[in-house]
Amino acid sequence: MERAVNRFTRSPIGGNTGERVYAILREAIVTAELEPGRQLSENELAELLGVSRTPLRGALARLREDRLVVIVPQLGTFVTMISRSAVEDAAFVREALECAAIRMATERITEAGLEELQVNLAAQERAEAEHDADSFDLLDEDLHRAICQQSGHEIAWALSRRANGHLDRVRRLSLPDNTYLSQMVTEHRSMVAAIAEGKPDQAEEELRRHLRTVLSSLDQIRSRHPEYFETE
Amino acid sequence: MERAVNRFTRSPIGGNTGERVYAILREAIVTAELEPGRQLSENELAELLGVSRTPLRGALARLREDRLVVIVPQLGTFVTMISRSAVEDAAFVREALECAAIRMATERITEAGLEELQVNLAAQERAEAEHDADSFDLLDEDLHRAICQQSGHEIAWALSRRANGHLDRVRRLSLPDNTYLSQMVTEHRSMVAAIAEGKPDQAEEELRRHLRTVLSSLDQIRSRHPEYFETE
DNA sequence: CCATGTGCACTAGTATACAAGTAACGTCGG
DNA sequence: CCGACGTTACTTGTATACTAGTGCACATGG
Repeated sequence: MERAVNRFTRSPIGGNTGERVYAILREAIVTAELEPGRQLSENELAELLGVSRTPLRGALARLREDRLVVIVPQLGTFVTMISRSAVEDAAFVREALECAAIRMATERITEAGLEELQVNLAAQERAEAEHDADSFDLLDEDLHRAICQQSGHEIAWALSRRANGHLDRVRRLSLPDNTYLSQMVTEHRSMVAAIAEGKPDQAEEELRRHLRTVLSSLDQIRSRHPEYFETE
Repeated sequence: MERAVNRFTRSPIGGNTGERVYAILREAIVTAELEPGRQLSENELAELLGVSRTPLRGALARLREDRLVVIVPQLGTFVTMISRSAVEDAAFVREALECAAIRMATERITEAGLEELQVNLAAQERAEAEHDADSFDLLDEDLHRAICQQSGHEIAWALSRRANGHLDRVRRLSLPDNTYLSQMVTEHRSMVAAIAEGKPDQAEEELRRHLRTVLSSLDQIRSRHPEYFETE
C-alpha cells in the first residue's frame, strides 16, 4: 500500500463485463422490455447474459442508484414503477444541470465549438427529412453533450444522462409522433441560434422549454399504460 | 422472474456492509487520512475493516463514480489527486442543483418549512458562539438539505452531496478559520431571509456567492499541500 | 559495468460456494 | 371446511477461490 504511483495513463475503464451488463439492462428497462414491476432474478439474468452474479450485481447496484430498480434484501430485485415524482425529479436535475451548462457555454463557446453544433443541427435536419428517428436520437444526445462540453463541465452531461433514466423510459414509451421530430429540431435550432448570438438568458429559456416538452407526454403515457405506473 | 410484486414497503437500503465501508473510506479520503496518490490495496483494506473483498469492491466502485479513486485494472486503485478541474466540476454541479432548488423552494415553501430553516439558523448561531465547528458542519449540511427538501426535489441534495467529494476534501484541508464560521452563518442568514421574503433571484444569488467562498480557498490549500495536487 | 530477459509477487476481474432470511405452499389437526 | 404450522424453494448478501495481467527486481550474459 506504500507504492504511490502517479501514472494513470491507462484507460480508466473499458469494456468491463459489469459495464456491458449495465448498458444492456438499462436499455432493456428503458424500452420496457423489462416492464415496470417485473422481478429480476440475479441467477436467471446471469445465466441469460452468460456472466456470473458478481458483475451482474454491480450493474444492478448502479441501476439502483439510477432509481431504475429497487433491491429488497432477501426478497428480490424489481424494476421500479414509473412515478410522477421520479420523472419530475429527473426532469428537475436535467434542467438544472443543462441550463447552467448552456449558460456557461454561451459565454465561452469557441468558433470551432459553434461549428460543431451547427454541423450537428444540419445532420438533424437531414434525419428529419428522412424520418430517421434512430439517427435523430443519436444526434439529439450528441448535441446536448456538445453543449455541456462547451461549457467546460462535460460532467454535467454525464450526470444529466445518468439521472435521465425515468425520462428516457417515458420518451421511449411514446409512440413515434410525426410532429415530434420537427418540433425537436425547431427547438434545437432556436437553442443553437441563441448560443450563437451570445444570449444566455434566451438560450436557457429555449432549453428549458425544450426539456419540458418531454414531460408533457407523461399523462398520455399514463393513460395508455396505467399498469406501468405507481398507484399514488 | 414472473412474479410481479407491487409491495416495495421494505426500507430501500439499510446498514449494508458495503454502505458502511463506503462511508468509512469516503470520510478517510475526504480528511486526507488516505492522502491523494495513495495506493489502496483491496486485500489490505478488507482485512483492516474486517470484511471480504466483495462489499469492499462495491464501495470502491462507488468512490470511483465520485471521482475520489481511480481503478486501473490489473494495476491498482489509487486515491485521486486534487485537481482544479475536478473541484470546479463539483462546484458547478452543486451550484446548478442547489440554485435551482432554492429558487423552487422560495416559491413553494410552507410556514412549517420556513420555521425549520429558522430553527436551524438559530442553532448555527449558538454553535458559532461556542466555536463548535463539528456541530456547525452538521447544521450546515442539514440546512442545505432542508432547502432542497422544501423545493420538492430532495434528490438535488443527494446528488449535490454525492458530487461534492472534491469540495469537501478541499474544505476539510483548510485550517479552521475563526472568521470562517461567522461568515458562513451570515451568508446562511441572508439566504434564509431571501427565502422568507419570497425573492428567488436574491436567494439564488446569495447561495451562489455562499458556495463560491469554499472555492476561493483552493489556491491557499494548493500552496500548503502541493504534493496533493495534480501536476497540470 | 551495463543491458536484457525471466521469474515472482502483486493487482483487479470473475466465478463459485456458503450463509441468512423471506414468503408461499402444502399438510395436518380441529 | 377452515386455520395454523412447518417445510421448502426461492431471494440477496457475503466470503472465498480462481484467472489474467502488470511492473519490479534480480539474476545472467555480453
